[in-house]
Formats: sequence, structure tokens, C-alpha cells
Amino acid sequence: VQIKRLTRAGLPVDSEELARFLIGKFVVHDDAQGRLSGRIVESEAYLPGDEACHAFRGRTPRNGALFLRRGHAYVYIAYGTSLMLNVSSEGAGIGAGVLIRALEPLEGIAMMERRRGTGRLRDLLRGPGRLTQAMGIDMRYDGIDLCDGGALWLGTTGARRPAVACSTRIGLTRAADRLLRFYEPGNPFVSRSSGG
DNA sequence: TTGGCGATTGGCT
DNA sequence: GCCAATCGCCAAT
Repeated sequence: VQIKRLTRAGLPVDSEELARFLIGKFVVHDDAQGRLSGRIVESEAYLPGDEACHAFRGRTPRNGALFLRRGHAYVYIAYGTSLMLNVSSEGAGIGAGVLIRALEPLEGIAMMERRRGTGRLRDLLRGPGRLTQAMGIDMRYDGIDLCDGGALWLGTTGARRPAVACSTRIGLTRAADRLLRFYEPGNPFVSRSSGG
């Protein structure tokens, strides 16, 4: 299967549309030791004016990447242990993003197994903290452009858009009832079969 | 300077 | 399903 780079012009301009659009697309990391890739099966949108969005209280040293024009990586540490990968999703100066919550493994599975310390395929990329660990995505990628030909990028095979279901976002206390989580129904690599 | 609080995970019941 | 571990961030002191 040939994966082609997505350009910025190919990304929807709206955050919620981008979160839907990314289901069925690919995250690719051209690591020094080889290519790692997975198909996006679950995402969440964090919108401008959304209380759950890290950008809600304005720009800070941590969340600066959310304010870059769409198609940049925002990487942060959750709970002191897990790294989260997001794609900035609005114009420059507007803080919003899409969290990548789960991938279906495609390439580099042996390296993912080593990094995760498990041979269970289903546990490699299911969950936002797991997928960054397996793919070798760390804080060095915070703020990088995913559309500039670099080592971390978004791709497509040109396949037909899959079915997409939506639910409430996972793990939130604020704005917990908004239907901004998107996933491919029935896909076993989705972190949970439904939201709240 | 500090303490409360997470966009989670893994282990155990 | 429940719960503790873990630590950087940032609002309030």
C-alpha cells in the first residue's frame, strides 16, 4: 500500500471537520531505524471557545503549538507519564486541535512491539499515550509542521472515506457532553466502543 | 513558591 | 470495573 503525504491545502479548514476527515488517514513516522505507520481510527476535536481545550485560557508556554496554523503537531505530557499527539486545526493565532486517540498498526510493528514491551497487536496503538510510545513520538515533535516534508507526517492511500461514528470525549470533566469524539465503528483498534 | 489537577495507563479484583 | 502512580503546568498565594 502506497501512502501519500497530505498537504495543508488538503486538510479541512474547520476543526470538527478535520477530526472526522482524519479517520481512515495515516500517521507516519520516518524514524532513523525505519518507518512506523498506522491508520487513524479514533480522534477528538478541541475547539476554539471549548472549555476542555488547552487553549481555552489563552496562550501559554505549553500550549503554543495549538495556535499554529492547521497541520502542526501539539505534543504534551498527560498525568506525568503519557505523551499526547494533537494536530493544530485552525488559522494562526487561534488555539484548537485534534487529538489522535488510536491507530491501527500498519508498518514497523516489530519496532512498536519493542517500544511498548508487548507482542499484543491490539495494545500497540490503542490509546493516545500508547500510540506515541509505540511510534517514537516525543516532545521534540511539539510545534513541528506535519505538512513540510519532515519525518512525522499525515498520509492517505486515497481509499474511500470509512464510516464514522461520534460520541462524547473521553476522560473530561469540563464540556463533557459535547459530541466531539470520532471513530470507525466496529474497528477493534478503537480505544472504547462508545463514549459516555 | 506552592498545591491541586489532569485529553492515561496498567495491574488487580 | 476500580484505583493508585506520576509530574509538569499554572492560577493563586
